[in-house]
Amino acid sequence: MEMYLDLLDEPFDLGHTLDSGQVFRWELRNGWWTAVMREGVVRVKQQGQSIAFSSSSEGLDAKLLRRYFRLDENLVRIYAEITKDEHVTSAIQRYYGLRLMRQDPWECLVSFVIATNTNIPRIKLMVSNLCSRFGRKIEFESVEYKSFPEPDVLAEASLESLTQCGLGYRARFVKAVAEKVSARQVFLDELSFLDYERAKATLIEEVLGRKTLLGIGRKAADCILLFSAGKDDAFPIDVWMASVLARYYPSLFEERMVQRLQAHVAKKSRLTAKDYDVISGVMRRYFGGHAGYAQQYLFHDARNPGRHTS
DNA sequence: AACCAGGTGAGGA
DNA sequence: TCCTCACATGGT
Repeated sequence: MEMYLDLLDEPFDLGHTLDSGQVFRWELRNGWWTAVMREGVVRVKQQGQSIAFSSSSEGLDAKLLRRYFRLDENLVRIYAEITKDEHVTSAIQRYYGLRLMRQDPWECLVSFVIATNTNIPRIKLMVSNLCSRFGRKIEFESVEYKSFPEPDVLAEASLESLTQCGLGYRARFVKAVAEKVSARQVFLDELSFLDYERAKATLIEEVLGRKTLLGIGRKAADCILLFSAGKDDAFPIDVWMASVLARYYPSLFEERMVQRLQAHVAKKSRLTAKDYDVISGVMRRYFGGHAGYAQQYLFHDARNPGRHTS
């Protein structure tokens, strides 16, 4: 049965949102964006200011999708807050309606553990392999889909079987975080209730003197907080961002830090943990409480060359 | 054939 | 705290 989401004049661009590198499981099939959510399958299509969708289960309803795409938040107001310069302004114009989402934290966590030192197509491939091998079968409109595997399933998977999903050296990190989460040593659903600093500390810093999650550094933690925990003030720094900052925002940094950014982009050296904190901190203060939105627009813009009109 | 890709952990100065 | 290196793999 086909149903609709009413956007009520809220800006939303489904395609840009799902294709901006924040989520890795959506596929465009016959004009419909399709994915597995919470043990069900949903397909979505945008028709102007309304969103048509249908799903395999009752629970996958409009309310859930509105929350997932964060449609009840005032994007125009967020635009007004982050419009600090011509660079974000042009990116917003180009990708108008791109939204940050509220993904499942577990899936997001695993995705960004996997996302180290690789590219987006292969992240999608590895996540897909993981689901094919360890997910539960779901049939929808005569097509078989797979759910994202639960923490305990990946915790009990052999290192060899994880490696066979093409994870490479990431296999042991995936297993490690799965063990922590399935053993309830980390509570991902609680991240939303903590402020940015505490949530980030929970993911990567020392808690009671010992490391919580192997395979989660600063960048991965920022992505997880931004894409699944609603921490809009997170500002992840990857090589793309370093490139953008060195090129368009050098005036925000000391000369030494600009050199560090350039060296990082040129692969001559890595950012230290302290560099990362300084750089991310500067950008968080510059853009404010929704800095993560600015980051996502700048990131998406940097990854899509040739679309510049000016 | 090198080189790159939404980085991170380990080891040593 | 900083620097260097290894890390698996698929695509150019």
